[in-house]
Amino acid sequence: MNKAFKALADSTRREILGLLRDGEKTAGDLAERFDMTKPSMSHHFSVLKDADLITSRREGQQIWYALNTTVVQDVLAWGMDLMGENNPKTLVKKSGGKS
Amino acid sequence: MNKAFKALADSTRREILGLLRDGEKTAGDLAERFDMTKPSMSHHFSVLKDADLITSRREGQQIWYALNTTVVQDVLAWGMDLMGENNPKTLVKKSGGKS
DNA sequence: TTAGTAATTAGACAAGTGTCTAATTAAATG
DNA sequence: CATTTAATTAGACACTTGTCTAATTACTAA
Repeated sequence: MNKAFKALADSTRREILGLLRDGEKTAGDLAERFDMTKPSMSHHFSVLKDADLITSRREGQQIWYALNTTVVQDVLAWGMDLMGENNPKTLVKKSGGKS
Repeated sequence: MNKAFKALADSTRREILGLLRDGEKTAGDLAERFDMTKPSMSHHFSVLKDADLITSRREGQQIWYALNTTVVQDVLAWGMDLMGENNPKTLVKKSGGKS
């Protein structure tokens, strides 16, 4: 989880995840969308992968990256918990219950 | 949003938010829960405040900090979007709809 | 005013991070 | 094999970050 939060702290990496939202892409596909060298992009991929936010598979000369939503879900769960029951300011209402 | 993600990247700060989950606390209350000097804690408060993740108010000699959930909601919205419609792997199912 | 308490601000410093260029690995192709 | 293409790894470097001690501000109370 800590690695995930650290990985998400960089806007380039969040953008990469956004691009992977609608399907896997190659390292080259992703790299050409940013004003940054390929090695820099490669570094971001490795940070995302180490945080388990993406998966990768090689196909010939290319490497395909895909979003791994399981860790994103953990982050969301953490955020939901933060806004949960005990805090009166939360938007999440408990269902019914008398009085 | 970027400031929020950066703020959330540190585990001490996430813990602080967790403590504020069930109500506001003074700087001192919070500080004594961590093995860290008060100035260091003060620094974390300022980062959280700058990211709008907490609010503060002075009452006499003490400063009370409280969780501000609005930015947490933005983060959650971002995460939800990442797992949204276009990604076949998402857990979020669209309701009904023919075929 | 002086003393005491709560908290922050200032400044220093080691460790971590994001970026680059150069070199390297891995695979396809002549 | 030698070349080309896709991508990573290695190493350097400036900038940022988390922590500390020392000093300062803000408030309370005698």
